[in-house]
Formats: sequence, C-alpha cells, structure tokens
Amino acid sequence: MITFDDMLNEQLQDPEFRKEYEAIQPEMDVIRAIVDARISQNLTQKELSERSGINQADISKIENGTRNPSLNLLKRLADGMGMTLKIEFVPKQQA
Amino acid sequence: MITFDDMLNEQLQDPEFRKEYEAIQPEMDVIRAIVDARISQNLTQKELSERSGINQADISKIENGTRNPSLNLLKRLADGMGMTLKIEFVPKQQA
DNA sequence: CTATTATATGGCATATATGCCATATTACAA
DNA sequence: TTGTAATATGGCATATATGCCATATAATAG
Repeated sequence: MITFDDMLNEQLQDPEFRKEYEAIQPEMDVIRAIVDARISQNLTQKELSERSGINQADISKIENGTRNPSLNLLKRLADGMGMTLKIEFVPKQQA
Repeated sequence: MITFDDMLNEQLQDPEFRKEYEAIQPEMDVIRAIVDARISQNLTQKELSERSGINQADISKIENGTRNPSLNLLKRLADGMGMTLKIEFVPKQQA
C-alpha cells in the first residue's frame, strides 16, 4: 500500500518540490529536515552512516527525536549528505 | 571610531536589511547567525541570558565558537530572543 | 582619569551526548 | 511463507556539553 509518507518522500527527491514544501513550513521540525535531506539524496540510514561515520543506530535515534544532537554532529551529517548545514533564527510572529 | 562591524550590527537591527544580508550569505556561519539574531533584537548577552536562562558566560563562549551547542540549547536561545530555530540542509553546489 | 556596562576566559562538578554493540522490529521482495 | 534490507531499540563506557562561579578584559560614558 502506498502511504502519504511514501508519496511525500518520493516527491521530496524532487528539489523543486522540496524547496516549496519547506518554504511553507517555517516551523518545520529539525527532525523532519534531517529526514527530508537524507531522502532527497536517496540515502538509507546505513548509507549515510557509512558516509558520515555516524552509526546507523544513532541516525535512527536522531530521526526519531530521542537524541539531542550537537551542531558538530549535524554538520557531519550534512557533510555525509553532500550538504551544508544552515541555521536561522526567525522571528516568532509577524506584527 | 566607527568600525565596519558597528555599522553592520546597526543595520542588522533593520529586519529588511537583515533578511537580505542573510540571503546572500547561504554559508553564513552558525555563530554569526546567533550573534546577528541577538543584535537584531537589540539584546546584550546579559539580557539574553536572563531571558533564556543561559549563563552570559556560556553565551559568549557559543558566540566565540568555543562551545558546540546542542539543538536544545539553540532552541532555548531562539526562544529567549522571541524567535524560532530553523535548520536547513542545503546542497553543497549547483551542478 | 574613573565608573559602568559588555564581553571574554578559566575552572570544575555533573548531566548528557557520543560511539559502539547486539538485537528487535518493520518493510519489502521472491 | 522465507529471506533480506531498512529502521528502531536497549545498554553501556567514555567523551563532552551544560551550568555555574569568579574574574579578566574590552568597550563606553561621565
């Protein structure tokens, strides 16, 4: 059966779609950002593990929110995905 | 004497300017993002310390790159500034 | 100059992230 | 079903982030 998430993940591999998807999600959770990035690169946790040097088990935990990664860890993850990490502080609400 | 940084910091308090400044800085360092956000809110480290519950000394260390903060810490900082934390993974280079 | 505010630095105890292993669970294909 | 890949979970040692204090240095104002 094809789930909503399946479709979403597939679509996320399209850079255009991904960009727009994230644009309308300013509060999108960090976790989702990580998963999205990995999926968009068509990587499994194991593959990302090999490329980043971070254990698959730990990637899983991060993606499930059971870990609280440091900036360095996130950068290493980004690196493993051929990406760079960007963080922003966005004002909470428009006046 | 008025330095470049003085001017930059002053200008960063203008939301419009800040937005554009950051737009042309996709690789802008996390550290700079934190400082910019604080300055844009016209806060001192001490004030941010009071609002976020994070020690001024530690804010200084973070802003100087001598600490490697976790996601939670960054979120608490964002909160103290009335902002939300947003992270992105951006592809390293265009093909 | 002196005072005051802002930021930086060092140290240290304790909480927690990290890294790694084994294994369980889930998803998927033959 | 059975096999295989993908992801999740639990545990544990060790490295490191966090929190806090005191104080140093830098910047600013009077």
